[in-house]
Amino acid sequence: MAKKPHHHGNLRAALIQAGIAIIEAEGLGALTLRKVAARAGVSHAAPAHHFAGLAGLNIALASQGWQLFTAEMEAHRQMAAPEPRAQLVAICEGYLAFADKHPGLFTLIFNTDLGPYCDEGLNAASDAAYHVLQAACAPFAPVSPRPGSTEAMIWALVHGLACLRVGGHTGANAPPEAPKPAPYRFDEILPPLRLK
Amino acid sequence: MAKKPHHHGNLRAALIQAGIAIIEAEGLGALTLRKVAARAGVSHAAPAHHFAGLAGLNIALASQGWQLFTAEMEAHRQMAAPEPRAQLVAICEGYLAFADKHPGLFTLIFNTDLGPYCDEGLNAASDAAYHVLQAACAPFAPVSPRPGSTEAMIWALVHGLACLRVGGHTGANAPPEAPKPAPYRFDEILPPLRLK
DNA sequence: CCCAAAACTTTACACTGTAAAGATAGCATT
DNA sequence: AATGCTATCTTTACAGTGTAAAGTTTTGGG
Repeated sequence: MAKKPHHHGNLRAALIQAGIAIIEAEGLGALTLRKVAARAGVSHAAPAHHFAGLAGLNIALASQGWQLFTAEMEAHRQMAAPEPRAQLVAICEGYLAFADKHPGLFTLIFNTDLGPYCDEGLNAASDAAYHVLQAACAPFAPVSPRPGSTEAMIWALVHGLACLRVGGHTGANAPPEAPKPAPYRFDEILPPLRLK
Repeated sequence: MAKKPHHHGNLRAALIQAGIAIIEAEGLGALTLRKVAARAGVSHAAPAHHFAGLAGLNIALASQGWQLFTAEMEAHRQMAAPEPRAQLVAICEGYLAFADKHPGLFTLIFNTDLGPYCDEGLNAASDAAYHVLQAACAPFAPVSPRPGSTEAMIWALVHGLACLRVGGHTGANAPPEAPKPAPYRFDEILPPLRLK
C-alpha cells in the first residue's frame, strides 16, 4: 500500500473525491457506487472492493465531511475577535455556513445511520469537531447544575437551526411565490450567557 | 371514490398503515413500494399507482407522521400545568418523546426531501404542528428585536436536541461498553424566558 | 525467474422503482 | 336489464442499484 499502488495510483483518494463531487453536485441521494466508479474511470466493482461496500464508502466520505466541517468552524473562529462570546458566535456561524454550503455532506455526517462505532477514523473526525465547539463553550458557566449543559444547549441550538434551515422548515408554509424571510443570524437567538 | 372502492376496500388507508408499520419495525431505509404492497396483500404496482410513485407514498406517510407528531405534543400539553412555562416545556417534551419513540417517522418528516410545496395536505399537517409550538411561545417576549425570535429559538433548541439524540451525537464518542449518560431533559437546557 | 498476493475487471444475480399493457369490477346511461 | 366506460388493480418488462464470485493483470519479494 505504497504511494503508487498497482493500477491506478491512489484510487481510494480519487474515489473519495469523486464521491464528494457527486454529493455536492447532485445531492446525497444521487451518490452511487457505480457513479463514483464511472467518475473515477474504474469498473463499478472497484469502489465496492476498496470500501467493503456502500456502507464503507459512506463512512469514508463522512470522515472527510467531518474534517471539512471542522475546518469551516475553525476558519470562522480565526477571523473573529478573541472575546469568548465572539469566538463562540463565530464557530456557530461556521456551523451554519457549512450546512448552507454543503447540505449533502451535512446530511451525511449527521442524518445518516453509519452504524454505531463503525470506524475509528470517523470517531476521531467527529470528536475533533465536537472539541472545537466544546472549547468555545468552556469560558461560560453551565446553564444548569449539570456539567456540560452549556455545550449541550449551544450545540442543540445551532444544530437545530442548521437542520431546520437545510430542511426548509423555517416557520409555517407559505405560498411558493412569497418572498422568503432572511434567515436568522445565530446572534439573534443566542440567549445571554454568564462567564465562568 | 366511495367507502368501498372496487376491489380491496380502502386500499389507500391500508397502504399507509402498512408503510408506517414497516418504518416503525425496520426503519425508514427499509420502506419499499414492494414491501408495502406485500404487507397489504396486493401486487407491487398497486401502491405505485395510488401514490404516483414512491415520492407520493412518502408524502402521504409524512402527512400522517405530522399528525401523529402534533398529537404527541398536544397530549403532553394537556397533561401539564396551565402556566406558560409548564405548557411550553410539556410541548417540547412531547417533541422529544416523538423523536425517541418514532425515529423513522421523525426522519421522514424532517430530514427527507419531499419536494418543495409538493402537497396541500402535507403543508396543512406541518403547519398544524408549527402552530402548536407557536401558541406555546406566544406568552413570552421575543429574545431579540425580531418578532418571532422566541419561536425560532425554542424550535431550534428542541429540534437540535431531538436530532442529535436520534443520530446518537450526544457528545464525544465513547467506547461501546461505556455507560451512556442520561439524556438531557428539556428543562436542563431551556434558558430563562421573560413573559410578555 | 517465478510465484503469491493485491488490485482491479468481468460476470451474474437479487432487488428496487417505473412504465405500459392487460384484466376486472363497479357505475352510469340508454 | 344490457352495454359501454372508467377507475382499480395485475401482469409483464426494463433500466438501475448493491453485492458476491470468479477471472485477469500488475506488483513486489524470495
